[in-house]
Amino acid sequence: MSIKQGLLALLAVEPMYGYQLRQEFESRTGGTWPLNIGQVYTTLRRLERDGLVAGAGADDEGHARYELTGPGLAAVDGWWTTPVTRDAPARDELAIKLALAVTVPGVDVRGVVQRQRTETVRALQDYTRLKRREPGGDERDLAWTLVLDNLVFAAEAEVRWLDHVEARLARWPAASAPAAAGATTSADAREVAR
Amino acid sequence: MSIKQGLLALLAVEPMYGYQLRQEFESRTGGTWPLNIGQVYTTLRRLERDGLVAGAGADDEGHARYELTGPGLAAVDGWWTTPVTRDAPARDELAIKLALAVTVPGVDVRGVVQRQRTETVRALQDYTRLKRREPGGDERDLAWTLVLDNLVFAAEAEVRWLDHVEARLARWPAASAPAAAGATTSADAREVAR
DNA sequence: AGTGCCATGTAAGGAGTTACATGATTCG
DNA sequence: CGAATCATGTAACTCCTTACATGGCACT
Repeated sequence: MSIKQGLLALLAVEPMYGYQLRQEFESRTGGTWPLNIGQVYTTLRRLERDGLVAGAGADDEGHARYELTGPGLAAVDGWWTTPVTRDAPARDELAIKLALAVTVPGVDVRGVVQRQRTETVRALQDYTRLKRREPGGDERDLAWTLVLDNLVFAAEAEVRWLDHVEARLARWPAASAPAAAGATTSADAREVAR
Repeated sequence: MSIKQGLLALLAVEPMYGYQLRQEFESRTGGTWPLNIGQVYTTLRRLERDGLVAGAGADDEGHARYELTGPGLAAVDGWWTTPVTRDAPARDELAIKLALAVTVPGVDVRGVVQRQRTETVRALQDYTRLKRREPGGDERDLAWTLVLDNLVFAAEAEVRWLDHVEARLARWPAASAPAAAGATTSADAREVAR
């Protein structure tokens, strides 16, 4: 979904060809989300089929450019004016994992939380290390900085949540039992479940 | 990916049939991520093909149950002991959208940020309203509370980031110009880009 | 001459969605 | 009797990924 909208937004600047679209997308997002070139072409074809985009002949070097149609332009404007809605929250593997870990008997939830915390803190350190690279002054550097900040904010929130989960588990009455049984594997879990 | 792992984790408790797997998954995650029943069956078939799961005959009511195989059990244990890695960050539509908004000329970035902030705060209020429903004392309620907390933490981080973006834009030299031109549509953007 | 980037694709498959078909059972 | 839920699927489609094929062009 976001790719489709992203390509449309780029085509609103000027007509472009497939390879160029990938370059522009990656450049403007700091290479954070590498974009598969095959997908660019298939997405363009779908957009063309749906009437949001049309072939605009070849440029000087013979590249097959695409341009926005009227409806395509309207779609871009609609994207800018409509907020991203989280009504059906994206499936977050970590949240699902912990919800299941808590409800499946015999899982070492504390261990899961602690290992995850270590990993997330490590990712956070990578991000802050990247942020030390002092940016230049153009829009692309601003965009890349903002994307990085977004990742930092999200990772910080994840760490805070993990700490919150751990505090919550500490106050949980049933949580004291499983460690005594040494049940850390699913094989043990099935025993415990009986 | 998370669905596959989720089904395996549930089957580690005891053998189940398709419909039951969906019920258990949704119950344990508080219905936050509705699970399509068709996908359950196709996923089960893939898991069976890959040797992680095997048919376990019918139960008393004739339901076709599945059980974990040895490799399937190992996969579940591996899931619990390996943290979720964010090395290739998930494509976040909002982050992509703002990165492009900043680099595409003529977009009313401030407006995008403000409308998004309003929407995210609204979602946050929905969550806190849901949290008032005092939970019971079993693991399912704990899990559902934790999932909800996760959404709250993520939404709060999003709001903080949006404020951060706005502050950043205020200090941005080139940001003062576009409002004067009244360029809020992509049609205008293409004019400005020339 | 070979390596690497530019450029345009196709193929195969995983993951997920919506929609439909079919039959049993249960509840008002 | 009709509607809802239980239960097992299939079909069609989007989105996305990895991998492969093909050809030009530039650089060493």
